[in-house]
Amino acid sequence: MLRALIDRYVQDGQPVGSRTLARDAGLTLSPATIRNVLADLEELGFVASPHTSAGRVPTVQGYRFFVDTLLTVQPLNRRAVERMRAELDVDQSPKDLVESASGLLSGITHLAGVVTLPKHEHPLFKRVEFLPLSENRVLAILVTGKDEVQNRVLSTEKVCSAADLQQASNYLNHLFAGKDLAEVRAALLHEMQETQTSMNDMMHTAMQMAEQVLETNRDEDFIMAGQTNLMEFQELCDIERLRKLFDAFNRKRDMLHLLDQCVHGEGIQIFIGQESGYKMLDECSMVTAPYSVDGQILGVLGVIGPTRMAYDRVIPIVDATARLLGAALNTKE
Amino acid sequence: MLRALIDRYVQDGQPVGSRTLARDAGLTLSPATIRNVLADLEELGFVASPHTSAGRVPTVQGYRFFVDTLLTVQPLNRRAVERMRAELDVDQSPKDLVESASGLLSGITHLAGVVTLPKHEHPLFKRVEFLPLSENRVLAILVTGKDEVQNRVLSTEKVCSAADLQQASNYLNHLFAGKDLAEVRAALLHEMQETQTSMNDMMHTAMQMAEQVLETNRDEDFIMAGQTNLMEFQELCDIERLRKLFDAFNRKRDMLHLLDQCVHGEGIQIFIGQESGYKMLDECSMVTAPYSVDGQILGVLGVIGPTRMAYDRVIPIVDATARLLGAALNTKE
DNA sequence: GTTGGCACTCTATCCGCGGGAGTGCCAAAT
DNA sequence: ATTTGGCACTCCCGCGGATAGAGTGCCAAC
Repeated sequence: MLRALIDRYVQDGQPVGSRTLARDAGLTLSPATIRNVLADLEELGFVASPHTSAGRVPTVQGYRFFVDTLLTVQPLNRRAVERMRAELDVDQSPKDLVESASGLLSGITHLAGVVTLPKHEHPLFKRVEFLPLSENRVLAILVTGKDEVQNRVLSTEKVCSAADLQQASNYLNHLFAGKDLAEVRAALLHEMQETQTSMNDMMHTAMQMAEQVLETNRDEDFIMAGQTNLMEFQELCDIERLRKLFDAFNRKRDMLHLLDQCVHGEGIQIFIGQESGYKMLDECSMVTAPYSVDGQILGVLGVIGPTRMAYDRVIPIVDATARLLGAALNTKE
Repeated sequence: MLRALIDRYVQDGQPVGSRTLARDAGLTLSPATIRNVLADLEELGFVASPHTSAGRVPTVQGYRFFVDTLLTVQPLNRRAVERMRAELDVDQSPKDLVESASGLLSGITHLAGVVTLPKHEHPLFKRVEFLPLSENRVLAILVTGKDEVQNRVLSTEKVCSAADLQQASNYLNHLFAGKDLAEVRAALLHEMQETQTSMNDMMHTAMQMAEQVLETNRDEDFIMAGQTNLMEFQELCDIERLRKLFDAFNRKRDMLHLLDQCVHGEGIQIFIGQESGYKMLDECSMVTAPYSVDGQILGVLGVIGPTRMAYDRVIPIVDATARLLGAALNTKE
């Protein structure tokens, strides 16, 4: 019953009345009976009517109950699977993969897709190289566990020769290769304090440089796609609301914080309405899944759409995308 | 007269009639006189009335004439200048600078800001380094003229030792250091064809790798900010239009093509309405300026807003931002 | 438990009607 | 010749009232 109502409401966003429900649902019951049931559902808080003579609309609690207890996910659309394979399987950089995934999510669900960039929780230090650029500018290149590369231009206090730099990188590589990056960082900090003056200047500079590189390792980000899909839903057609929503999308910090909440819960997470605690997502829901490689969670992906979304269709899509993205990233290792 | 009408219309977006114009403008003329003038302006095609008893609204031709012949730019708001200095002056990476500039443009004008990433037309090859990662994976690092760094992981056909790679990079660096990157590319291609088999395998691989790196040097991009500002304008409150606009923003290729047109014209460029030839920018205008370092144009920046924008206020802001961005990038050289 | 009937409520929509704003034109004034 | 006031005209916008439609709740009957 609740299921039928939600199905219907998801279809066209209009409050649904007993009459349509009687016709629509497979059940052969008269509108009167349905009305009785609906009255019960209303008492339970699962549905509500916007005004006396409109149909019923599922409430947040209604969706929650629906999702928690009587949801049966639909099998994946074959075409969609093909498409996902094709887009995520090829050899792309992690960033491109994330963008593809985001595009896929929004394209297939017709909602907004969001994917965080993969972030290793315990990245391994692999090696570091220093290249002299000019007098006191040095290019530092840091390679971490999965052949991910970061580079940065450093300013050194004193002029370093190529040989100096070579020596410095050799030293660091010998000492730290394969270690956890956080450990390396800690060790460096420690050493810098301890032997502040005693060690030779070159090493000191090397330490400083390495520390600088490590510092910048904290960048996080996410990729969104298909925000404009959300404009199609008339419940969001209010410009005010729309603007708040889009502004929220641009507030990276908030979004990341929100997405972070999802990474901790295990498996598919569903935030309905303001369950997330974010007012801007009023009237919106979010379905997310973490993606991982070798059991290590690298990030989260999901979709954002109006509360009225086809959860049964969206959930398997999010799930599959997370799996495929994990798999695609795995080939990079 | 036209100026007064445009001023007024820009203020509140309502068709403006003879009465208000008489009161508002410094001119001491009766509404009747104004009506005569307005009738003339209408015949010239500079204004139009949406319907019989509404005021007049400037047409695209009206704006064009206004902008071309009787526009006097306003001096820059002092606070804005301070803010721009503060945001663009500090030591940031080019990408951060571009993001700041984009944010500034949108923040100060309350429109959408857009800035292309800087792109050297004739980048110089400075040096290349190859680091072995695993069996047949090599990290290539290309440093171009302004200490800009790109890196990429390459797959080689055969296993290369560190020494091999060192030799290869030495060879390339000796041969090409300081040359124009396009030349280097051409030379490499040529050489690869000529001596296809005669040169030793290592060099051949090196060539291939260098070529691969060069190939990927064609990435362009732009940064946008403040799109949501556009939602404030009631002439864009139509969801349909809004969606088209935002979709257009996401079509990077089209946007880049559009922005490319602006880089060729010299100085400030103003597209009013669909003058750009892009239907999606209907009802919108774009004010752009190229930014450059040492006389070399690196990119374009500008704002996008409704046709009804305060051109006299926006133009100096765009101009100043372009200058400041150029200056900020200059310190990187 | 289910059903049909009926009165009731509330909304959305259409219609008609001024009020208001603005125009165009003309004749008078400067 | 330009400017001005006056006047009739047109058109939009907002208002109230009437109406149709959808849906409910309740009750009595099956």
